[in-house]
Amino acid sequence: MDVRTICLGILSRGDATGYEIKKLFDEDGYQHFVEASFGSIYPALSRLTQEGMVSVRAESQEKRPDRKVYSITDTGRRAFLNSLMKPLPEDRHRSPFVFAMLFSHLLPHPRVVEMLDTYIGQSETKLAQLMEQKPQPQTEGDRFVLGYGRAVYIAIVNYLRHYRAELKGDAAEAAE
Amino acid sequence: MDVRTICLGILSRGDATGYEIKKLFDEDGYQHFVEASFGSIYPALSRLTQEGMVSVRAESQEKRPDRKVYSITDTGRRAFLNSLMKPLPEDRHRSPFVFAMLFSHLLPHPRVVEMLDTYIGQSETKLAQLMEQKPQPQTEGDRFVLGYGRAVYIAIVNYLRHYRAELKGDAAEAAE
DNA sequence: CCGATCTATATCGGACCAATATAGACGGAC
DNA sequence: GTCCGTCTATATTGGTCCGATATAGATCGG
Repeated sequence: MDVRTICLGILSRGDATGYEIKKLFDEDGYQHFVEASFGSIYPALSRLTQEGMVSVRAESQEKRPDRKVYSITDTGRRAFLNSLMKPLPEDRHRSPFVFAMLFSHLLPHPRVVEMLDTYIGQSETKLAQLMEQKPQPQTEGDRFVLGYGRAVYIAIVNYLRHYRAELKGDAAEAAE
Repeated sequence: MDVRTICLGILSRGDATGYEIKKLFDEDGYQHFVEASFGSIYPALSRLTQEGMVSVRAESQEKRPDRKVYSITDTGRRAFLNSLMKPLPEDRHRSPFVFAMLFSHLLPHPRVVEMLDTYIGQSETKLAQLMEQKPQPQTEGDRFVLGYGRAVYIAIVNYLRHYRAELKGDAAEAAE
């Protein structure tokens, strides 16, 4: 599942610029299980254009650089659906936070608390995004992914809050 | 949090070969939130050796290629702990399965069921690994990460099983 | 009116992964 | 008993991907 395929998928839901594709990952709470950087999105769109998977129209605006709006072609749509019929690559996940917590016993207590609070904040923000979503998801897929995201982030936030509360107790005991 | 830092962390818990480091990610149920490939582990270990962060001893075995056992040095240990004091990079996550499910309404029903069942199987395997763990984790960090992994995978498996059950109902209705 | 933030495209160096090559050991099938 | 698959173990390569950075006008709050 490379960035080219992901771009095709996004474009199959509607036209977009490279910038807008990136924004979908960051903001829209679209979901937090797929992302890509500009450094791979722009080259991907160029190559997809060469391959005839997408078409571009340059909307020249007054006193602004052109907006390059990409649309998926029939070829692209077929190629995308075809790639979904083949076995999917496995998830890749790297969480520096979780890894760092493996070594909490080697770190100063305030640093551990700081790491926890930072991560709790980030997770709560993502969860809030997923909760404030429009009540009626567009497609069945949207409904599934929204529910999935909520389930995962609720579990994460619950666990972290609980652990953080335990930690407070320990700190109080240690201070006595 | 690059692969070099991750290798340092692993080695701070005990000596290992490149092969063993990789195995920890795959098997040990060590945890499913950090991984790395051979293609990045071996170069990382070479460079760490050059930099004096780790040392190597080649255990030459009879009729086998040398086992290169890596040990972390004091310099490496200090550098690693120091990197944990700086702000941590954010999680990166890419789940082809979740992305593909966004388009379930465009796919044949059997394919959707197949994707779901495959992913449920994988998640159950990981959860089983996390549950059969030795009852007494080594460090506080181990305890935290084990609990975190269990919480996340329990939520995932629950949600997927529930969704899959719903789907069965739909399919039955559609067949009538 | 100044700095910050936003829209928008783009590139580069370095990091990273998947696939592949090599090679002897070991265990089970037949 | 020998063949096949799997396991230990190191290593490289091609290509993908990310983070940082550059550019530049718009817009907006203080």
